[in-house]
Amino acid sequence: MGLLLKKGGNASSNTPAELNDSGDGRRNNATAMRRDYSGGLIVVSGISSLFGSKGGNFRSQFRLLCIASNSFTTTHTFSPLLRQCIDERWFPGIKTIQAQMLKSGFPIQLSGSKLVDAGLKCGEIGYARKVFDEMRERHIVTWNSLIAYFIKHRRSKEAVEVYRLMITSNVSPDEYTLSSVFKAFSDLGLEKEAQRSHGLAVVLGLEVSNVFVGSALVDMYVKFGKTREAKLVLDRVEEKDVVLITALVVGYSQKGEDAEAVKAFRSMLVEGVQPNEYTYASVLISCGNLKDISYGKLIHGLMIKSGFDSALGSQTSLLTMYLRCCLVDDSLCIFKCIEYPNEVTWTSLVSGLVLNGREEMALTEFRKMMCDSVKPNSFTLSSALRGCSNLAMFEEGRQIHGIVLKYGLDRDKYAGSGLIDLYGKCGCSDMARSVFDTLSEVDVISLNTMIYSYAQNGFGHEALELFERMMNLGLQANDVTVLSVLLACNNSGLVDEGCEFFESFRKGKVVLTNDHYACMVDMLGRAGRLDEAEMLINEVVNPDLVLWRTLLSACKIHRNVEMAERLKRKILEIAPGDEGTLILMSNLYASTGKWNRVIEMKSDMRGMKLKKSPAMSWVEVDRETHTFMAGDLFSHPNSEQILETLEELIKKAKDLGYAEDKSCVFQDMEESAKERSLHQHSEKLAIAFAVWRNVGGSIRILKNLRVCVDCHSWIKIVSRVIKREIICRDSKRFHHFRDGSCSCRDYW
DNA sequence: GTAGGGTTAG
Repeated sequence: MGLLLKKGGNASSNTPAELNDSGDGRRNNATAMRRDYSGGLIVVSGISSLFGSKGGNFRSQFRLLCIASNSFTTTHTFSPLLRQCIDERWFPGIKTIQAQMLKSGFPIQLSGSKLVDAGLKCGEIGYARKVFDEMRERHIVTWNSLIAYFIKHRRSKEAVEVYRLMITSNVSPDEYTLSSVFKAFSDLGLEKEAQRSHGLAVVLGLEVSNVFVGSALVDMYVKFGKTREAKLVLDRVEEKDVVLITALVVGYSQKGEDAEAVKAFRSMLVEGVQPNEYTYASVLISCGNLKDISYGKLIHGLMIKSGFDSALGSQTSLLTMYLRCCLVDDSLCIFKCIEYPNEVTWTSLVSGLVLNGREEMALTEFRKMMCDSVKPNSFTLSSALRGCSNLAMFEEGRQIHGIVLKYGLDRDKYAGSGLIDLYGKCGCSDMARSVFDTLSEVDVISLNTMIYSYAQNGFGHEALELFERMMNLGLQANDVTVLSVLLACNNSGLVDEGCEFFESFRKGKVVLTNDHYACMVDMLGRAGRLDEAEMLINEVVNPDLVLWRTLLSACKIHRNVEMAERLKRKILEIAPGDEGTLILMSNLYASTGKWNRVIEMKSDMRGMKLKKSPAMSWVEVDRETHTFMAGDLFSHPNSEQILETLEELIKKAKDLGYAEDKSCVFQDMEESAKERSLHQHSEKLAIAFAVWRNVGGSIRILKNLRVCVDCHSWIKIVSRVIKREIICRDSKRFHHFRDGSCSCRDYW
């Protein structure tokens, strides 16, 4: 095309600067123009023949036309040119035409609609808006196009502004306007204004007659959380289609009304509307939530039959469904069949595996994803982090923290909460706090996570301070907040404060569950206020096993055999042969020296084929997790070194005043055997291993049961012997052992 | 000429 211009010689001085665009015309030539349009064609073909060009692309023709700009005399001349420029998304050409129009004295209104359309299609919103504002009168399509552009680009505020301008300009919205503007209302939470516009849709009869308007309304009410309203709208729409019904299925599914989602899906089949991949994607999630694997499989079948099983979105939902139904193997089968999993698919896999307690596998898959160069998002990272925090994999978690930083997601609330959770569950409240302090947005969830981290680590005052901040920010506490606050009081021995909070929570908006009561029962029980704790349970409408068992374990702590036996009868009525209860009773009898009763309990348990789950501890060394079981002295390849180190540690501890606490042995045996059994507790083995391997920094132990009194006092002294912090996460809370004392202040 | 629905999370 440059050649042609050169041929034109001095004519290039007539060419506006914009024409120096080097973009290629994608299609079209003079012939096509001749066929399509009538106005400019004479001029174009005239010039073509003048230069003897055989076709050539549109842009070169256009340049020639501009050279002969005196031919721009009527709107007919440039109208087809403009259309061509729009088709080609060629913005410089559009601006040239506008300039020519102005030069020829045409008012902009004449082609305003087209120019706005052109600006929007070329993504030149500033230009489009300027032309729009200069127009005295606008066609409804122009209004709609501008609104639609803003919606499409998630600029809801501007969309609503234009819509309001439309109303104040006395232009009546039509089905196109309404079907897009509702999305902006839900996005901005403008419920009142949305209702007014809904009213307008009703008056115009569009709610019933136009399925686009109906779907937009359904979607909007769903996003406002008003599924009931959404359903009412749907019922009124005359001709229901797949999008309309899917919008409702999605709505129910996202609001956790899973049974309703499945019901809406069924109604779709009954009405003979064919579901598509969007529908399947949502209804499968609800099946997963309901753990309704039979209906899930039925839908899987339907998908295969209708060929929608190959779309990535629906495959991801299938994967999620199988994982939520705990069918790990089936889900792995699905995953294997997916050719190009995207980050959502991978995230679904990682989070689902964590959900099923398959953390190791989850992290392996996460690493595979990284090897495949699929970029993780904040969802992926928070799932992987949860895997680490479940197993207290500190080093692994720190590696993922590195990835979080690499992708600049450290200020993101999802990834951030994952990190807070990780550090909290690894006993590093200060690291959790520094992550929390860098978050760009503090919300209820990140606050809850931080409060919970403090709570489980026994930093009650810090937790309560944050709770106060939450209140000052005007954020609404939820059930997790309440639990975290109560736990904070519980783990820090702040019993009076805990009771006060509980009273105020009772009057608050959050519906208290058995978990909240269990926390209070534990708090009162451990403080020895057993009667108060029992009274509290009696206030609960449906007291469950956990509540009674919590009180029973308080009886064990305070060796209240009489109350314990009464509770035991009560519990065994609700749950005959409850394992936890029998173990607690057996331990209580043991600690009070009632060995005959212990033997009775043990034979009861044997009769019911119940076995105590073994005490286990884990410790991570060089990113490898080592498992230790109480009494198992030989499985570990380094048993010899471990026992040697352990012996040394026990000796040094004894020098500093450690003595075995034999009340922790729940078996009737010789005194020396009791001592031996204490020495073989899993946390002692794990610590000895970590000491032998000379772990740098703090030693972190994870334990499946509660730390016993003997181990607790031993670890305290060992922390002084080795001059190292030992952090132990047991089944209930954290213990930070440092220089001879523990963060729990011996209250746990 | 302009319009409506999804899958991963603490």
